[in-house]
Amino acid sequence: MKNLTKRQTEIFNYIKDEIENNGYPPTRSEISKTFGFKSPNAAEDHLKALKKKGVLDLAAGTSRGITLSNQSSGIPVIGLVSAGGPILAEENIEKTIPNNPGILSHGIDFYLKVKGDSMVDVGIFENDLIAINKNIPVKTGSIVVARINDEVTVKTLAKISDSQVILRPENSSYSNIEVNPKKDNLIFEGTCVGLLRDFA
Amino acid sequence: MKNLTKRQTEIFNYIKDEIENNGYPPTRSEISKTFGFKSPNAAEDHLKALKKKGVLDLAAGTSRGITLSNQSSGIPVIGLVSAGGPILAEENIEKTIPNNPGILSHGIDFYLKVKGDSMVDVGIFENDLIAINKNIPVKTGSIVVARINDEVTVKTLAKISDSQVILRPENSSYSNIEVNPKKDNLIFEGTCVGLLRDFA
DNA sequence: TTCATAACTGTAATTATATACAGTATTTAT
DNA sequence: ATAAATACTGTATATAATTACAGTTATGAA
Repeated sequence: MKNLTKRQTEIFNYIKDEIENNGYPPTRSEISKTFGFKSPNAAEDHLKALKKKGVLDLAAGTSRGITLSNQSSGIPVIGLVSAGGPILAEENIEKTIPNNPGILSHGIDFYLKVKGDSMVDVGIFENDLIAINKNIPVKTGSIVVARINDEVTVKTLAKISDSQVILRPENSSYSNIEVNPKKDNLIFEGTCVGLLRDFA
Repeated sequence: MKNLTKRQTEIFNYIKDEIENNGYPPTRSEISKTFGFKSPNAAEDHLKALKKKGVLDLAAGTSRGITLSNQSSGIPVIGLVSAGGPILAEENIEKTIPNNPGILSHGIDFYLKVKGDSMVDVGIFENDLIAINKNIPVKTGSIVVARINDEVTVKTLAKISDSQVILRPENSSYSNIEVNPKKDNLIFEGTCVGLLRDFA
């Protein structure tokens, strides 16, 4: 139940922004004013639709009683990626953790739980969560999440051209990975924009 | 203007918790009900006092229009610690970053910006922000923030007894620091519970 | 074609909420 | 010693806000 219409997405994003910026959710009137509705009931209808689709909850009789549902307020943590489908597919999501705007310079689309020790020399350890942005264009020198023939890996992008991509592990006991994007199926899932480690 | 009374602190923490748990601030009535006030005006008075002391803001005529002020909603980032005074003193606070409940297993009292490379072997690099909890009792094996004769350092606590404390750097080119707490002024400022790195 | 969904206008009523004013008692600074 | 701040009770009211009901128009699916 998550296929929001264009309009519903606009409304939803507005509510999200208001909570983020003001610290509390908007009223029906405020929503209506923002979108030019002449009746608060237009906002009411939208809220009901958004509730029905499961992206938010409404506390009855409560002013500003709008809360974003877990699924929509948190950032997914990707554990092991199953071969095939998209990285953000339901079955890859280990849990979600609250969004924290302002903590990092870039937006975070998901966290990836690090496996292995191939990046220890730049301080990325096993079980660290690396914050990934899907939309920053990858560039040499960046730490990227790449998918090579359905296998997902985190490496430094050392070289990129039409015929050759070099992915460098940051651990002297590993060797560079060289890929020919014309032969192999290479997809960049995103750029690493941050790191989170929990000393439990 | 930050010396809250005991009661004011209770009220303030309740409001903070409500925002965190519900997603929106409480009303005067809800505050009153929680604390057993028989008049919503008791809550109103408290809110005015808290506003006057600068820890929150009130939007006039707005239901649930309570917002925590920057100073009280963020977690301070400590850069260089000036000798002498307390680590959380105003002059040490470089900036504050939004609170992120639920991201780490432990509470965070402040972030410390890491200087030097003495902890690289456990993946703590220069300019990383380490999340510090002041109240967890320090124990061997933990990474701690220690102050030795007014100098602040981050190390692994290797040994602790009445007569000897050993602080171990996690970098083979550094040597252990041995302190006699009876002779030297040794204070543990907190335990490292997490790490945050921003790939700007 | 007909029904459901989407995206609204318009009106109205109940209730939720902020907030002022008038007090009282206690504690804390000056 | 005295004023100011703290921590409330009690009452009252304007207005902020939710939310139901009755419509209209457009669109896409069955």
